[in-house]
This record gives sequence, C-alpha cells and structure tokens, in this order.
Amino acid sequence: MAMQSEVSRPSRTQAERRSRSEQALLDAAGALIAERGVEHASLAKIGEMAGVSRGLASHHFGSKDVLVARLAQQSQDRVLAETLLALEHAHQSAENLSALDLIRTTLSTYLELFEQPTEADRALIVMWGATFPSQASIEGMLEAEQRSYDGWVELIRHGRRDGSIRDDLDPTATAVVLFGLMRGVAALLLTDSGLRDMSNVRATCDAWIVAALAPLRPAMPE
Amino acid sequence: MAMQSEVSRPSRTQAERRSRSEQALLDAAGALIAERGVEHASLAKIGEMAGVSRGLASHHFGSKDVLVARLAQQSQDRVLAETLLALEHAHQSAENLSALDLIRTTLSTYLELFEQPTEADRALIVMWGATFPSQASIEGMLEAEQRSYDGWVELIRHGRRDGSIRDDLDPTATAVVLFGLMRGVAALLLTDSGLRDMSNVRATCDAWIVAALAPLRPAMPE
Amino acid sequence: MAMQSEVSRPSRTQAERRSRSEQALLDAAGALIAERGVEHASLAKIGEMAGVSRGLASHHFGSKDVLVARLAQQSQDRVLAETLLALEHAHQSAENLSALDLIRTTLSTYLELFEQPTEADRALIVMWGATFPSQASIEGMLEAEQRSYDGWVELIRHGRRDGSIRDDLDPTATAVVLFGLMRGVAALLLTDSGLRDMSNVRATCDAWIVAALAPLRPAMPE
Amino acid sequence: MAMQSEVSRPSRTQAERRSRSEQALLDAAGALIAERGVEHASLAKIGEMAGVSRGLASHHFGSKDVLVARLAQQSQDRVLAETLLALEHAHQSAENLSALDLIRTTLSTYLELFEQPTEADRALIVMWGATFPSQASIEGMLEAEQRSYDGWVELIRHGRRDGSIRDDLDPTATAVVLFGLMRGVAALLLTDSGLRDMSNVRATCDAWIVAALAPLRPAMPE
DNA sequence: AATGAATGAGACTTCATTCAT
DNA sequence: AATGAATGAAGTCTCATTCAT
Repeated sequence: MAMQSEVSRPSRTQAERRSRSEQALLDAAGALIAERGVEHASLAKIGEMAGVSRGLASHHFGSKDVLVARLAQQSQDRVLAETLLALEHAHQSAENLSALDLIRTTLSTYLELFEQPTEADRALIVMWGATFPSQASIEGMLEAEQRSYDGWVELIRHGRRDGSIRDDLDPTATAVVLFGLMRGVAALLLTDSGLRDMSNVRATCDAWIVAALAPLRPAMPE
Repeated sequence: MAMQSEVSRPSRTQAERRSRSEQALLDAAGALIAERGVEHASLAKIGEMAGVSRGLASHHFGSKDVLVARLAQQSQDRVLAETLLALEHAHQSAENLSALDLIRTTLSTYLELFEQPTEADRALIVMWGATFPSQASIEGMLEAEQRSYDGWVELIRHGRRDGSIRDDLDPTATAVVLFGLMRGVAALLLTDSGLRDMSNVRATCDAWIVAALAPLRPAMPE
Repeated sequence: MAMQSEVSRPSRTQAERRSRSEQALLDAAGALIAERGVEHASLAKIGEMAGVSRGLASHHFGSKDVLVARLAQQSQDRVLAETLLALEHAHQSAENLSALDLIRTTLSTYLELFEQPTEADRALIVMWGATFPSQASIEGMLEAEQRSYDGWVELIRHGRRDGSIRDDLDPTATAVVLFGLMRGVAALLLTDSGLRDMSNVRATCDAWIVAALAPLRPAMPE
Repeated sequence: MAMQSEVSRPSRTQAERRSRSEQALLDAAGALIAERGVEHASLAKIGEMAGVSRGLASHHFGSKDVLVARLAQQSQDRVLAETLLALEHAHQSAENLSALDLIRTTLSTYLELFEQPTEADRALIVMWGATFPSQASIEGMLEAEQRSYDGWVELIRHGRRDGSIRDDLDPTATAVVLFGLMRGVAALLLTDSGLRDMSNVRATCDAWIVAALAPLRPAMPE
C-alpha cells in the first residue's frame, strides 16, 4: 500500500506497463549506442540501464535488429518533429516561407541540435555511421533516409517554382549535396568535440546555401 | 639489382615475409571491414582471406585494435597519396594552381574515388563511421582527421592570401563545412548505391564551392 | 436437449469454458509436438495456436510436463478407442473373433492409422521417441505403455487357450516382439514419408503374424 | 615434467590433440544424449564431461547439429562394424551363409547389443527417436537409415535368388517390417528396463523371421 | 477464469587471445 | 616466423514460469 502511493503510482494498465518498458528500453538503447556504438551496446546493459530485466529487450522487440530499427525510426521522427517545432517558433507559419528560407531554417535548426547534442541526437548519427558497411544495414534506417532525401528533392523543386532557388540546378544532385553536407557537418560536430566556433559553422553553412542556391541577382538586389 | 635477385631467390628474408603477411592481413581486413563493419570482421576470417593462419593477426599486431588503427592510418595515407597523384596528372604541377583550384580539384578527385569505390575506399568511410560514438575511438583515426582538417584550414588561409578565396570567410568554420561536405557526400555515395547522377553530384559540389568561396566579382565577371 | 440449450446460450458455464480451453491447448500441443518435438513446442506457441493467452497453459496444467503427460494419456486413449471402434465396424462383434484375428485386426487397424497420420497420431510416436533417454520420462507415458503391453500378453495367453495361437510361444516375449513391430513400423511409416507401398507393408505384417503365431497345421492346410 | 611422463604422454602433434578432443566430445555427447536426450544434452555439459572447455564443441563442429550428425554417423558405423565382427566370430566367413542366415545372425547380434546396451548404443536409439517430429531431422541420420534400409532390401532380393527366402515376398515391404521390428524391439528393450527374458525375445524374433521368410517346405524338410 | 507483461536462467554461438608445437 | 588447437568471456535469443491486472 505504501509503495503504491509513494512516488508515482505504478502503471495501472498492462498497455501502460508495456509502453513504459518499451520507451525505457529505447531511451537506454539510444544512450548506450551514442556512447559505445551499435555493436557494443549489449541488450543486457540496455535492460539494466532501463531498469528492467536482461531478457526483456529481446522479448519485446524480438531481436536486437528490430530494437535498433525502432530506435532509428523514432529518432528520425523526433528530429523531424523538433525541427518543425523550431521552425514554427521562429516564424509564425511555414506557409509564408519561401522554399529557400525553409531549407535554410531547417538546416540551421538541425545543426543547432548538434551543437549541444543529447545522447539521442548522437545516437542518430551513430546509427547512420553503422549503415556504411555494404552488408550491414540497419533495417529501416536506409528507408527513412530515402524518405528524407525525397523530401529535400521535392523542396528544391518547389523552390525552383517559387523563384527562390536557381533554375539551372539539378534537384537530385543538389539534394545529395545538401544532405551530405548536413549529415557530414553534424558528424564532425560530434567528433571534433574540441571545436570552438559552432555558431560560426552554422552561419557559414547558411551562407554557402544562399550562395549556391539563390538566384544570382534577385537574391541580393539592393 | 638487389631487388631483382630477391625476386628470383626462392626464399625471401624473414623481414620481407613478415611485411608481406602484414600487408595481406591489412588488405583482407579492409575488405571485410568494408563489407561487414569493424565489429563483424573477425580476425579468423581476416586471416583466412589473407591466406594465413588464424592466429597470425594477433601475433603480428598484438591486438585487433592495433590492426584496425594501422589500417586506418594506411587508408588515409593511401587516399591522400592517390589524390595528390591524380592532382599531378591533371595539372603539370600543383604549384601553379590557386588555392581555390587546389581545393576544387582535390574534392573532385576525392569524390571521383567514391563513385566506384574499392573495398579499401569504403573501409575508410566505415572506419570514419565507427568514430561517431563518444567512447569508441579507432586509435589514430581522429588524429589523422585532425591533421587533414588542419591542412584544409591552412589551404583556405593560403587562398585568402592569393586572392582566390574571399577574405570575409572564417577559415576554421569553412574548413569544417568543406570537410563535412566531403565526408558526408562520400558516405551518401556509398549507401545510396542506386543513385544515378554521380557525375552530377561532383559537378554540383564543385559549383557550390566556387559559389561559396570565390570572390564575388572576379569569379563570375559579366 | 441440454446440449442444444447450451449451444444457444451465449455464456457457457465456467467449467465448460475451462474444459474447452484445455482441449484446445491439448490439440495445439499435439500439433506442435508432432511438428517440432516436445522440447521445441513452446507454451507460448501452443497458447497462440489454441487461440488463448500465453500464460493459460501454465495456469491450467501447472507446468509443461503435466500438459505433455495429459496429452500422452489422451493420445493413447484415443488411439485405443479408435482401434476398438474400427474393430467393431469391421466385425459385428469382437466377441466372435479368435484371439489371433483380434491381434491381426488390431495391428492392421493401427498401421492403417499411420498410413495417413493426423498430427495427433504423429504426436503419439514423437512422445514415444521422447521416452528413449534413460532419465527423461514423460510422466504417464511408460505406464500406459506397460498397460498396453500387459493387454497384449493377456491376449496371447487367451489365444493359446482358444487354439488360435501356437502353445509353444512365450507370451511375454511374443508380446514384446509384437509391440516392437507395431511401434517400429509405425515410426518408419512416419519418417520414410517417401515410402510407397504402405498397404503392402500392412499386408506383410499381417502375413508375418500369421506365420509366427498360428499353429502349423490348421493355419495352412494343403 | 612429472605430469608429462606420468600416465599417457600428452598428445604430441596438433592433429592428435584435435582428434582426441573431438572423440572425447563425441563420447561425452553420446553419454549425455543417452541419458537426457538430444535437446537436454547441452554443449556446456558435453564439454565439461569431455574435460575440455565450454566453447570447444561449437568451435570444432560449428554447431550442435553438426556434432549430433557426426555422432549419429559414427554410432551407426560402429554398430554396423560390431555386427560384422560378431558375424565373423560366429562363422568363419559371411560368404558361406545364406542370405536368410545372414539376416538372422545380424538381427540377433543387433538385439544382443541392446540387452546390455552401452550409452553409445542407447544414444543411437535416442537419436532415432529424435527424428520422429516432421520438421526436426537430425542431419545425416535419415540418410544413414535409408542406406541401411537399402541394404536390407538388397539382402532380401539376394535371399530370393539363393532360395533361402520365399519368392512371394515383396522385398521393400519386407525390409520395412524387418527394419521396424529391429528398431522397435531395440527401443522396447531400452525402455522396459524391468523386462526379464531378454534372450527369449531374441529367440522369439529369430523364430518369427524364419517363419515369415523361409520357404515353407525346404526350410524344415525332415 | 483469463490475460500478457515481466523475469531470469540457460542455451547456442562468436570471437579475441593464449600457447604448445 | 608461423600455425592452429584451445580457452573462456560475452553476446543474443528462447522459454517456462510468475504475478499484477
């Protein structure tokens, strides 16, 4: 009785218990993967850190691969959501922005995330790095990457229509470069922990994008 | 002369045998790491692929970590050497190039490498990806990255002096962006194997660099 | 009448629900044991196949061993009942048969069962095979085997009295041979699935029994 | 030093060490499988009983399945060899025997084996029992069974030619019955440990075979 | 009566490393 | 210098069982 009413009432329904365990496992997995990498984050440690038993991770997710895939999915969803939220805070609505401004703000927000990355943020890049071997592929990670990439392509096409992006650019190639820049710089921010001028990096990226994407004259008319 | 007689001599020196075994092990390690990642490339498989015994890798290198560190060093040296070689082939001498052209050619050469990457090329990116976790570090990998980065900073400073690069840019931040772009796009080239317009990506990168780094007026006169 | 109203009544008695769940569990257990063996038939899968929850098997039977023991009992009872039923169908009454004919018909019916075995039939042989290790014993399996064996001994003694079986035979040894033949051939019918002449096997068995058990003169008069 | 010269000099060559470990593992596996069954004989226990490390079994054989398959093969080979040896002891040469006498002696020797079975003998029947589930198959066990069965078929055909076996019998069906009788009775000898008249069983089997296979007149002419 | 989340022991397997040869 | 047999720790996964709901 005392225990029940003590700190936080133990979860009532089975569904609640399950989702709590699941989220605790995902959080712990993110933290350990960020710290040690996918391979060195053992299910036993993940369970321990999540405050559950050793075998629960396998029990719920079926396999480590599925757990990692779920984490990858969730991480990408979270970053996307955070980016959109930051976008809304910065401007009243994303509707009013030109495609170029949308790209600039998105990238800027993304990089800002990695200036003081949480463990979950770092885990995302770590899992990206784990997709580099030709065979090893984190199920679902590459698919999410592809969707993200497709979004960039579409955004660039939109920019060409609304006049905020030069029309002599190849949308697909430009998306690859944008995407690579974003991921690569984020990764460097994580590894070069001694780097000082984080804000400068962000500003520099922004200037690059403007220089590369904006129409020559209309972009800086006055 | 000496080499000729060594070739014809049936039994080589022990030092030579040793270095041959070591190189075979390093090559095999690169291939397997590119294929499966650092953790899943086992010393037994590496030895088998190298045509030597199971225990030789430990015997020579002392531990797997040392082997991987040696491979990382060698891979970076090799890529650097190949880039410089390609640079010399392209132009009579690197001396005549402006810093900006040097940067453009270097990046272009680097990306060309990853359009049809060898296993050794891929291994380099895989090992880079393995440095993303906060704890895990491939001994020597980050140091070589730092040296490479320092080279970029110096090159940009040089470009500011010779007038090929705008003088309002922060050299360190610009180097981070350049470096991130290079690594990120290379990684994408590896993972998005279905991507078609490789050459377009390279050209797009080149255009970005010019747009971002070149002085406004002289670079694109009307 | 009672059954009719039970069917139409939406909520059954708890005892009925219980026995239905139990039978569903036993059926599912038989199917899975026939397919994978006793060890690889997990309670979770059994519950799933039975359309009940994961924990119900433990809840009702107390342990997996008890469930398997119950299944063994039920399977042997069922096969015995089916054999007797087939026997009655074949002849108006088992009373009129000589002991030898009873034996012949029983064995024939038994083998006919294994020419197109249901999963439950196979499960019985699988559980028989699981009794071969010296320690491992399916509770109740060996006891039922013993009862069955005792029945054969008695039947042979009866045959000696009614003159249908030669009187120079050792009833216990003969029963072992009969029993071994029956089980062994049934097992072979299950494993050698490619075997063609099933009916020939049954006829051959029948001829063997006659040749081995029937008195020399009366059985085959010239 | 003392240890080296003490009982049996530790194996000199690597190959010798390996084959000793391997045989020790197979022996231990046989003993444990006979005692507990295939599933409950864990590799850890097998290693312990063999006096080697926990992981060696997997290391040498690659998997438990392979170990069991090797054991099955070896066991069948051994039983066959023992049978042939006993056959030679009993008669000067197998050449002089009629096919029927060959069958009789073989079966008799086989059953004699199971009157006081070694653990290895029991293991063979246990592994046979493990092949009853439809999916689980001990790799190589069924193949060896098939070969053995084919041998019986051929032997029966031979008996029809040399006149020692009746010519109205279907060789394949007869082989199935013979084979089933042999396996089934052996299995019963193992499980019905309380059974007394083992020798009687053997004699009864022999009488059955003669009654079932021998020509009616020529077999008992006087 | 029934569910299903959670446990934790135990199984198989992989692997870097050691060491006798 | 080189081999490869052997070790033993660590990892993932399975599963009967327990228990709160």
